[in-house]
Amino acid sequence: MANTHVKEMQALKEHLGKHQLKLTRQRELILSAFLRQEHITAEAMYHQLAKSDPHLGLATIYRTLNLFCDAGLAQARHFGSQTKYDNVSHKGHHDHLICTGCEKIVEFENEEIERLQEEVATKNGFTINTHRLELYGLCSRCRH
Amino acid sequence: MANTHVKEMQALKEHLGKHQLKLTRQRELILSAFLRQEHITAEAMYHQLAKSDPHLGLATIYRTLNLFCDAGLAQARHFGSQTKYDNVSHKGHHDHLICTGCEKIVEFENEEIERLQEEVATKNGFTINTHRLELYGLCSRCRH
DNA sequence: ATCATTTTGAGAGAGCTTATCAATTTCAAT
DNA sequence: ATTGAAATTGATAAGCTCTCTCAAAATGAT
Repeated sequence: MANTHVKEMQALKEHLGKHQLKLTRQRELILSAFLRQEHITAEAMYHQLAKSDPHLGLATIYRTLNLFCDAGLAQARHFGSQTKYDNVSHKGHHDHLICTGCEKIVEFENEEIERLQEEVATKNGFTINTHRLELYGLCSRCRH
Repeated sequence: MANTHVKEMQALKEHLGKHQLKLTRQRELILSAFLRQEHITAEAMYHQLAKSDPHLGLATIYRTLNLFCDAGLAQARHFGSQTKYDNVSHKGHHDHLICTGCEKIVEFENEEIERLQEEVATKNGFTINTHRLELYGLCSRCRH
């Protein structure tokens, strides 16, 4: 953990405090590992963390990642049949370009698109809370 | 079926021909019902079609809707844990505004957004095949 | 240190979708 | 029209991802 993810740790503690939840060894461990990722599945974290803690349960990973979502540190995203958890704490919102050839994921942000989305929403009487934009195609390497 | 969905029927037959697949009573029935929907789940079609054909299997619905996706008549979209199949044949591509209050779905199109998406993709060396844009929020009725 | 409360781990269970396979249907070739 | 190889169907089992259950363990306010 060291002193790298202090801010996120602080945000987590704040959330825990507000909801009568406790800070556990597992939650610290999972947070620390999660913050090193861009987006990851619970299953992937399970295998990854099995090295440092072979007895960490899969259910705990799921519970904890969902907790991070509640705390605003993570954001769940459904990709096909799986859920990926995005690290959203220090990077802010971003959308995805997904290569259907090699599964590579590129993140991007575009203010103009965001603005137009607001416009569409307003025109239809909606107030947007979140959105999701995914572009599927082939990256330069897979296109030939 | 009558003469309403002739074009889609034609498109389906073309796909079947190209892939050594056969036209069955079930496929005709499911296509006809599907084209009357905007977006629907396999489960919902199953119950809806049980009236006209009580022995139609759920697996057949899934298989057939996936077939429609291959044929370009439908498009699958994952909403939480469920998959909804969109009728995309005669309406062209469209995106969605989704009310998290009442589950209402409003379709929209925005050329400018599409254009910007292409721009982002090109900038990253991608060629887009499809995309998906979903805006989540509250509709005017649910907001108060 | 105590103890009420929360959390964990392991496995059972739930929800959605796909695989299996014998019986049936389709359709191209007689 | 009949035949027969190949595809499709229906019923159900199986698979996958995720959540629930609950006894045992850990947390943290006192």
